[in-house]
Amino acid sequence: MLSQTAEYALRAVVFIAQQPLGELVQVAPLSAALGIPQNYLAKTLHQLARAGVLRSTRGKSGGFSLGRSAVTIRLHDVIAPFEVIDERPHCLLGRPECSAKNPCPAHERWQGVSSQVTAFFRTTTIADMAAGPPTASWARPFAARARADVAGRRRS
Amino acid sequence: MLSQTAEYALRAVVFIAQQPLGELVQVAPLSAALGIPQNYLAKTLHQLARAGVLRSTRGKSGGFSLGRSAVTIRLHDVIAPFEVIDERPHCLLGRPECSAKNPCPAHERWQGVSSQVTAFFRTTTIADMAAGPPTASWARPFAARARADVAGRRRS
DNA sequence: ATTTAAGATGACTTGTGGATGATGTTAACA
DNA sequence: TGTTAACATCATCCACAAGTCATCTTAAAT
Repeated sequence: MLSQTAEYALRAVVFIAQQPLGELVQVAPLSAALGIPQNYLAKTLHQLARAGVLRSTRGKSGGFSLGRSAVTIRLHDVIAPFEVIDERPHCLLGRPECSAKNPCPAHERWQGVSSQVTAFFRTTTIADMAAGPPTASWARPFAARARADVAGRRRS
Repeated sequence: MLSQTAEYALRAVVFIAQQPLGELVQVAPLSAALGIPQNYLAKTLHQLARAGVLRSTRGKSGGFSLGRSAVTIRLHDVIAPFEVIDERPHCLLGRPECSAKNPCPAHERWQGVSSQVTAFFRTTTIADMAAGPPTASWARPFAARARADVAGRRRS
């Protein structure tokens, strides 16, 4: 479903988001913690930094941190630098002219399924993935979940 | 979403299913009609034959035909020879221990989306894809569609 | 039987994602 | 200001999907 690199990116960003705010995460421990080849991970993180998802600090005691608030980073943003995402999912039968007007037999069903996948990556945020132990709240729509999460954090 | 080869396979099988029943389809015209490299397509069709999806006839005036009725060939059957399909979609965060009991934060939502994709490939058949212009019937569940297809065939 | 047209098959090429190792560049700090 | 520990970058390697080419095998047709 996702390329190896994109999955690395996702795991790394979630890990970074779980650290205390403002704390820098270095490649070596991150590589060890997640079991990802160090040099390869370094490149991947660099690409995420260029995409604005992460912020890199060079030099001694450098490292990586989130480039912006976790609630504003969608999974799509993390994945996009590493694979082509076709917003309009292309026809299963490879017909370029396949559209709502001139659909192939499976057009509607496939578009339905396929758009749910892209919607998942567009609406789920790193904050969602970095949250504590999951609850039944995952079944609720996104907006309701965000409100509940804030309330829950206040309570604790 | 699908590998190039799997998409070739899908398009080829649908094309063959659309030919008059029992008619043999040869690689050269098929390759020309679908814009797929001939020798590569030949190998792909051969693999489908070994999988029982197609039946190959060698020698002069040979060719390919469906290996069984189009209603019994699921998209999954056509795709499976060419890519690993993980029935249990693996955790987005790569946690091997991620399950319903010990889920990662996005487990439920991701599993929901992801299982819809696999369900699509498991329940959609070549008969569905080879059908004429689509109707509202695409919204109906699989079992109902299958019964309707049989009835329609009897009628014609 | 021979010819011929079809699929079967194996060797090879090419492009790319994933991965490794070595080296350059930056900035903290003694 | 030199050392050091971090990120940045480059060259290379490997495996595999995709595609090409040539040859073998089969079976219909003459």
